[in-house]
Amino acid sequence: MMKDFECTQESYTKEVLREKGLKSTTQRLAVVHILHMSEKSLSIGEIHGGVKDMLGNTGLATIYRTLEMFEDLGIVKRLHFPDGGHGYAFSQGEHVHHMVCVDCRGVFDFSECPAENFDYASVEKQGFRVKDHFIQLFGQCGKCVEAA
Amino acid sequence: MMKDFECTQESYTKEVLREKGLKSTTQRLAVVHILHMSEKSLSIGEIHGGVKDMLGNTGLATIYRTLEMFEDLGIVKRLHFPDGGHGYAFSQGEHVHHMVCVDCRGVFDFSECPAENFDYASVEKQGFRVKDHFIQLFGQCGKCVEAA
DNA sequence: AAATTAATTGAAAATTATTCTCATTTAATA
DNA sequence: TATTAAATGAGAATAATTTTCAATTAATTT
Ligand SMILES: [Mn+2]
Ligand SMILES: [Mn+2]
Ligand SMILES: [Zn+2]
Ligand SMILES: [Zn+2]
Repeated sequence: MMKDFECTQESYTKEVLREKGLKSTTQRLAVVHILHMSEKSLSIGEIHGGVKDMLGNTGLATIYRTLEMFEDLGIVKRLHFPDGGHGYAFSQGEHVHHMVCVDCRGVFDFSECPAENFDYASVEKQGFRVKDHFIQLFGQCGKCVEAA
Repeated sequence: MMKDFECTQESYTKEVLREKGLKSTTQRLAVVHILHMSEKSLSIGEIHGGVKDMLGNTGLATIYRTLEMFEDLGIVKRLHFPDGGHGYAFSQGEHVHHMVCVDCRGVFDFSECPAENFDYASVEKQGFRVKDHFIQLFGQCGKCVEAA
């Protein structure tokens, strides 16, 4: 059998898993592949469907377990949509933020941080300490702008 | 019976509802009151509990309906926690962001926008148009910093 | 103040989302 | 190839959210 082409995302994931003593299972690598292939964010159900297409039957619980783990590891990011739904997007373990299209759920990530030179001290009242931030930009992708 | 003191949040809500031809029901005003009183963000269940304490039996569906409506109207903001849970916080219809304590879910809102002078054009690739953004700061509140 | 009426509610069922359990499988290592 | 701890799958169990529809109520009109 021909060895699959291994993209940056796949080898990155394997490396992170190995470092943590976690296994690089086919299911986990399939999740990475599905997300990596997609230009839009995917729901749990869509990821599950994609993995089943690749591997045949796969437990939904495994998808939940994998995504939670990947989020903790910084491999994927969970996005929150105005309609209450959620999507997942690859984030390569770097500090990236996402622009999401509210029409098609397409995603574009970017590494410039919108809060780059924000003075956190100005809002750290009453001893509050800012440790992290979540930023998500909403809008329409090029295609959806035209289609509208 | 003595007329209740009407705070800014309550009269603001009534006004928004009236403008939209929506009714200022006791349930809706109770939700505003509960959120306004709380220094932390509240889950759907907590809000439901609070409203039941004020009014006696209240349908959970009403709480869901109210919060969705309030979010659309900009009266409340839904917050997203790292553990996957959600909380709601009053937002007075203004453009505010929230700092949340990951330990106690306490919230502080602030009107300075961390992305104030971010150059959106720099990330609007391929025709993407940014229309809105969601920013949430994570950290620990003063109490939880001490307690830790 | 009563009548009117469209909006809203409550209750329960229905649906959807998420987690748990545990027997079986599998990736990593020796 | 044998060993073993980690991971999976199946399905049950929970939790979260939405739907339906008859009954109630806030706002408006007599
Ligand atoms: Mn950032
Ligand atoms: Mn969310
Ligand atoms: Zn789009
Ligand atoms: Zn706290």
